[in-house]
Amino acid sequence: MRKRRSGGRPTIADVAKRAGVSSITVSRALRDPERVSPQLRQQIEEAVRELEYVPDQHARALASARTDVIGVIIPSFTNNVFADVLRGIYDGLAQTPYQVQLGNSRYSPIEEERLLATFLSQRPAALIVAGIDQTERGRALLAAAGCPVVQVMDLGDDPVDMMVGFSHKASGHAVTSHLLEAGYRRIGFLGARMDPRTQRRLEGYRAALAEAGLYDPARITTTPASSSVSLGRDLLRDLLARMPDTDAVFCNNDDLALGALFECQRALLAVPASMGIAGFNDLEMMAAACPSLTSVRTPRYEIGSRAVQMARAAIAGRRPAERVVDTGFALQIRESTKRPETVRPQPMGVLYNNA
Amino acid sequence: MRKRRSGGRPTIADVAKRAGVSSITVSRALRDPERVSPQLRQQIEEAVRELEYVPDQHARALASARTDVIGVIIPSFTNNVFADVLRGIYDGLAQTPYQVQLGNSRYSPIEEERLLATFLSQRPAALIVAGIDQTERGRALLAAAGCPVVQVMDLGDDPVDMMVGFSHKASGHAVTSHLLEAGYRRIGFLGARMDPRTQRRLEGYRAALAEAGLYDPARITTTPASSSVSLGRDLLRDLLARMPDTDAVFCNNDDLALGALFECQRALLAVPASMGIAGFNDLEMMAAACPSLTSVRTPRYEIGSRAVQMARAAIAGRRPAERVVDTGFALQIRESTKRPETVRPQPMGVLYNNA
DNA sequence: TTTGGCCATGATAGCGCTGACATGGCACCG
DNA sequence: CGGTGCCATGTCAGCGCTATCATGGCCAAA
Repeated sequence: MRKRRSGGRPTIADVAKRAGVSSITVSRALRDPERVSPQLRQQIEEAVRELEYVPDQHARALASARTDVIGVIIPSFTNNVFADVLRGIYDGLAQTPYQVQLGNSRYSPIEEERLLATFLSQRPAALIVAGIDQTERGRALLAAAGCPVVQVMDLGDDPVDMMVGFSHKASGHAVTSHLLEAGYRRIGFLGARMDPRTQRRLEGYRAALAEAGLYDPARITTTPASSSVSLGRDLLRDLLARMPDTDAVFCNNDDLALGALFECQRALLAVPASMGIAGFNDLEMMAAACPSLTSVRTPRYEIGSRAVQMARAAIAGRRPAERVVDTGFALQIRESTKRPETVRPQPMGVLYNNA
Repeated sequence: MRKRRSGGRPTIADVAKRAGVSSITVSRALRDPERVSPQLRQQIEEAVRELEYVPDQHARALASARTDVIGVIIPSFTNNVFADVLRGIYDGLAQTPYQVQLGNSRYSPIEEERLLATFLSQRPAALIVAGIDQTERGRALLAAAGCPVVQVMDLGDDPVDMMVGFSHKASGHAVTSHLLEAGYRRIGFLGARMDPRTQRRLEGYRAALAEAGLYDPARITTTPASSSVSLGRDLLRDLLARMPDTDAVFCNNDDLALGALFECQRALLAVPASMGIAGFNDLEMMAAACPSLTSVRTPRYEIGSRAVQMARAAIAGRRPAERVVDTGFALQIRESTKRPETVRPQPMGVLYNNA
């Protein structure tokens, strides 16, 4: 006979024998205690404790065709933005039987598609994916996933299933409008990697400036390279070399904004007097910088935990009424965009929704 | 009869029928192609492609008592340090059948122990854990894991199995020595969270100053709160309030160092002339800051990929001869510790090993 | 009392895959 | 030409769990 595979670990049958019941009763007592009489339940719990029984996930998955795995696909590990979303997800899943299977698409839709296929082959209980810009086949895979799907960090009117995020275009518009109100007129854009969400922020920037009649494409400085503080310095230097009269920049994320600040310090360019700087995401460092840096606070942790909440509700058969949740964003106005001549009382956290 | 669980997905039996062989042959062709004749192999591959067959992980795991899951436990998602390790791990695992199961211990040994137990119940192929400071029971679990275990990011002489990292004490000693050589004499220490690795860096700091006869415990400023840029500002402010003559600080990580720099800017304290600043980890921003910030470059990505390499070798039965790998670290000397009177030609990247 | 229905529990049969062993064909040997 | 050993392939029996249906006891309604 084949030796036991579990390496000596007790199986449900061992628990059953010890508790003097059949194994199916143990199974029920563990998954659906209501269906077992209190007395047996107690005996079983005792046996479980004594034997230190831990159910075998794989056997369970095979027998029931269900798993407790929630697949999560994000485009980057290094980007703190997603670290916060992840924290929200893991915290939302603590003390539950669910486990996270994490994939990194590296901002590549092809890679994302591959991950999707891999993950789906494991019949996850739910799937959380960053962004709404899947490939056609990726979307098809998601649509046929047979499990709840939550797209996060962006907003669109065509969710595969559910969606939690905010409008990047609206947020780009809001920051740019703020710079205009602060009195800046020759506002540049610094962008790295230029993934779809960045593109939409750029669109918002463009729209706001166009409305004001101040749009000049020459002030847009982008690179496909991935974002970093040094890159922020390089991009600002480039921009100023080409358009020396630029008086403010909207940086598509906080790393770039920090780099821009350092470049200004090096070039002895006064911030905010001669150069306004606004970032995106409002990482913790923005408030600590000197001068403190204006940014757009994005509710990353909340998006993660909200996504988990929606996914769990859907798994339980209670699909939320609102399939698309707009978390909004908040403009955090700080020193880096307070032009001396325009300093005036302003609420420090202006809340926007997808108006 | 029970309906097929796989939701219509083809099983190995379907592939076998289509290829005109038995299912065990399909199984072999997929896992161990050498053992199947080229002709059958080709037929099988064709059938797999036509049916879009994807093996069921759970069935495989149940039948073979093995999985392709590598468990990874890190103490933080938000800390970029571990993001880099993770990238190394994921990159090392790309194009392999292995999957990562990721856990966040939140710097809590208790939580780590819990995660360990959970992970082990899934019989992972290998385990990669950050640090060497497991609880007693955690160590026991690891020792009895029955799979390769790699402890990363630290060094010790008592590996559970394998180990890749560097000496935190030696690196703390190296930075402090550098500050002394640069001419600083009243050197403070800023530390947050004070996890065991931080403690060892502090030990290195203490030893270096004690050797120089300049150790003063009053210059150590720590907090159990977790690290952030703002905290760096606060800690430096505290230190200067208590010990205004402090002329340099070794910050236990780069966030704190950046915060310290901002605080100096705010207080109009010249860096490096009146205050030297050194950080730890050498995140990308350190080189971009103004002035650029001295730090200790830690080979985080390499540690991740090396750990994966060792784990895979061990899984394959080729346990590396060197169970403990010291990756070393590199002092990155930059503007923030170049005191005007002591500026002299120095190699820009001094390599240290666990001397 | 009978009957029907419900509830708690059990017996059975797989889920999709792989380990162990069996089989049959073929090359090579004396 | 029988024997030997090896190789490719197959048969069979589970891995540990749960879906499904069966069973038997109990209570309420008739």
